[in-house]
Amino acid sequence: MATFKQAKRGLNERLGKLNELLNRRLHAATTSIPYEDWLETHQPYHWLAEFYQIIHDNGGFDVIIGNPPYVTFTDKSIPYNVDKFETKKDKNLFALVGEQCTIISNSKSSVGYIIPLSGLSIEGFKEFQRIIFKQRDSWNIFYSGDRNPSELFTGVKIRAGIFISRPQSSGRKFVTKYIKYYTSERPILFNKINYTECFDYISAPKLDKEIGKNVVTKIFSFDKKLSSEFYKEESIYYHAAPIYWCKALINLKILTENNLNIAGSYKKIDISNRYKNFAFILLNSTLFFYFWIAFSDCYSLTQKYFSMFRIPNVCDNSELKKVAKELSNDMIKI
DNA sequence: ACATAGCCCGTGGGGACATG
DNA sequence: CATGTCCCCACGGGCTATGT
Repeated sequence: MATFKQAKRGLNERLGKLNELLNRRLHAATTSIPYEDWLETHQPYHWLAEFYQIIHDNGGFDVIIGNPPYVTFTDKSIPYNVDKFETKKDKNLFALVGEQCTIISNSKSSVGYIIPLSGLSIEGFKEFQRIIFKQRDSWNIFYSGDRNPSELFTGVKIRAGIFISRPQSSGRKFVTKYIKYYTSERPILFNKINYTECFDYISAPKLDKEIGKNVVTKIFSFDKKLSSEFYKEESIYYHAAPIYWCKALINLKILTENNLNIAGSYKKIDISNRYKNFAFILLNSTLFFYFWIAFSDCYSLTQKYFSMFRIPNVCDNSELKKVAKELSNDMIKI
């Protein structure tokens, strides 16, 4: 045992010397700032030295399973230099970890990360998406972690995505829909997964069936953006944090009259005369909710989705007026 | 304008304990 | 043993406030 300890100490000393040598070389080759300062700001870590057999002889780790830290940072708040990372723009530690994992893995690696849903869906993490989606020929994503009706793990009220990639190169990429579940369903949750082939590798949309892709393709086939009808003629209000469905109101009277202190969650949009009824019905529809869930972080309904959603040319006919009126009346009943 | 390993609160089940 | 009370905490549901 004593000899083992001795050998370990000797090994650590040699590794320390090697790291020191590598630090000196890296410092001399890359910067003119004082060595000690550079050490403090860059905190270099030599994967090649620490895991020589794995990185050098075998080209990287065979398996990487990650639950990386979800911590946002700013240029000021991060105590070391991360300039080398393309995902620096995404401003979250999990993105940096994901990028580093692509460097220390190889084509035969299996990788799996659990990360915030936003990391796989929204534009703010597009560098991260570009890197992990493109690095691999094949992968699948399980979208989950909704807070409502319950959480993936107790105490973790976060929407998450589980990204898994195995070495078999089928060239196929799969996603699930956004899966909601009750606590009691946890034991059987993974049996409920239904994967479908992904059709867009930036913001891998959460669609579970072929028909979902057809619906989205049809929406994108129209030229006109919904937001192109946002004129100061009329206005409607939409709920900016949908949970089970999207909500829109002609006015907020119904809320304030019933002392519902949620009027603050509604945002006003200006809409053209011609599209007021159409937009009111659309923003209350399962279609719009389905579309928003597919592309969003499943939390905030923002302007972006009004620009993404394409609409046909419609006339504000009596049929639309009638349906809008009925819908409005039904809401008052509740 | 947008995103937040959030923030807050009511509810209900069940365990610990006291009383009948 | 049966019943009642209190309390804790997991759970579900809703949106505030803050920094970038």
